[in-house]
Amino acid sequence: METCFCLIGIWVFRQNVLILSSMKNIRVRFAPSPTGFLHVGNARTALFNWLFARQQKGTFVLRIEDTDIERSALEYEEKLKEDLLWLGLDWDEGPDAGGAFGPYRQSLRLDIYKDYTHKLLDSGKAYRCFCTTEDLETERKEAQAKSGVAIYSGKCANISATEALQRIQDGEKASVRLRTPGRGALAFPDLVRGELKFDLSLIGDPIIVRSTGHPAYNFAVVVDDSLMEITHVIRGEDHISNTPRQILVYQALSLVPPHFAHLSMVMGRDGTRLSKRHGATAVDQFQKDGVLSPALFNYLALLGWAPPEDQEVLSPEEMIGLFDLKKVSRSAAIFDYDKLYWINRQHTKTLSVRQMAEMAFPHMKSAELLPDIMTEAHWDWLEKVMEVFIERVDRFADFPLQVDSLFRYSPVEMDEETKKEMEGDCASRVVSLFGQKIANIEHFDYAQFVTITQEIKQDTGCKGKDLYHPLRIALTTRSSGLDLDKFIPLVEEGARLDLPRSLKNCCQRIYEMLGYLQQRGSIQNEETES
RNA sequence: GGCGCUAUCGUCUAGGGGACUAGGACAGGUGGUUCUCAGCCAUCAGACCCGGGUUCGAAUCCCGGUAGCGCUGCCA
Repeated sequence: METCFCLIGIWVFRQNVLILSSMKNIRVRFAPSPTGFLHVGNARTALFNWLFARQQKGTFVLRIEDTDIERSALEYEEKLKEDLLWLGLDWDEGPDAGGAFGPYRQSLRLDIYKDYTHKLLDSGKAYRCFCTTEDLETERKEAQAKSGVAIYSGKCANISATEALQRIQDGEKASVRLRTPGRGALAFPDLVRGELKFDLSLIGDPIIVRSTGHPAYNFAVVVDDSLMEITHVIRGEDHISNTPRQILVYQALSLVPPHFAHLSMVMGRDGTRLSKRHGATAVDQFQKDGVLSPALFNYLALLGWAPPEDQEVLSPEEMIGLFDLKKVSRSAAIFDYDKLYWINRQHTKTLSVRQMAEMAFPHMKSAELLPDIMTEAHWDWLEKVMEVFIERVDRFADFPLQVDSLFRYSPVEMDEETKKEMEGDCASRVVSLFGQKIANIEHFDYAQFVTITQEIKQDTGCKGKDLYHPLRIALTTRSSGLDLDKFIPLVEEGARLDLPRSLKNCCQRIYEMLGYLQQRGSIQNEETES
């Protein structure tokens, strides 16, 4: 009866704490380990945390989990923060933002973990383990072969505290393990998956402090999340199996666990974990490729979450309003570059031409299509280039390749099929007539192109495809490409500009083509004389 | 191997016992935009993993199977 009452007491207490915590400010965190560039999978986790925090008017905490000194590096941390900021994810508390719950870098919290370790050791809820890595390795193999499960035998669980202390004084290395029940079940609610249940007989005593004195992940997160008053832990599905272990730590420390929400993984096209061989995976790579940050944000949010209305192209602000953690999908999502690029094009369309030009400029410059120092005339021309080519690119890094079609002009290099098209009856007449007429014009433009083509139509009787196609090829050396009303002004204006790579104007092009055709014998000599 | 998670068009997803003849978006096909390509518009095609059960009724709930993924570290 007494225990029963006591349990109810605890239950009531816990309920109160829960109610309290739900009324309190929502606090979430993104806790990356600085071991490499920000991966889109992690970025998505950060983004869902951020969306939730912003929507709930809560606090978004950035915590650096650098307890693995072997693999962590400060430069990665800087890069991580840069990438997060670029994506539009700002944090309210963090390593350099400060906050009342710092420090926010685990390597600076070692004393805190030490305190909690001693609490557990003193209360007997944790014990020292003297097994070596090799011992454990063989033990694990044996256990697995025998029963199929590899859990720690508990060999050191019964070493007395005094004996343990003595052995440490004698210079032996020891890790610290949490004493777990070893039987029963543990269940917890997951905000996206419902109740998750685990068999505790399958969970051995986990190491919470390494023999180096550094805390292990499952211990450090609990201490930090608890001290930082994190209310909702939103993280990847790969942490589901860790959660019962962590809850056991909360219980040992008499702390109330936060709410958990486990997000699905991001996969590559072949269903394996998204990696470099699937394409770009680092946030920073998308930035370099000229993907707009709101577009990547938009796409990442759509990966596992669908807005209530049909509209999919959304700004971060719109998403804050619509986001719902409970509507997040439970199944793994494949990263679809095509859809990302489509979304990117939609976002790009909302930019002004000047903004587009500024985005494209670095790519154009490094492809040596534009000078380092731009005059206003250069910018004007670039803006026109943007207007014409923006529909044809997925991202800004694609511009040089597209715009290259303006610069490249070499009749000899035309493919065979195109060359053949120039041998038609209409083709040779149309092009040589065009050559004669353009020679008399000082500043060629599209209006004159229209006049000339009308005249040629009268003179030759060639029309439609027979008229325009040869001219297109004569002007571009290609059988497909921009509308000529866009192509001609671009080329004429570009030809007057001082560019690292010169651009031939229409007249030059026609004469070069005529010369080539003569050489090939497709055209009579006298027709071109004028 | 053990444990866990997941399963709707090729992909992201809507749906949560009857409104489903399963909706949208990307990608794909076809047509239009009277030079082409791109774009745009129109249009077409395309899915409830399999097997049991519960129910008058199952994509939806339950069980089993299968597959994929995750965990199984003194990584996080």
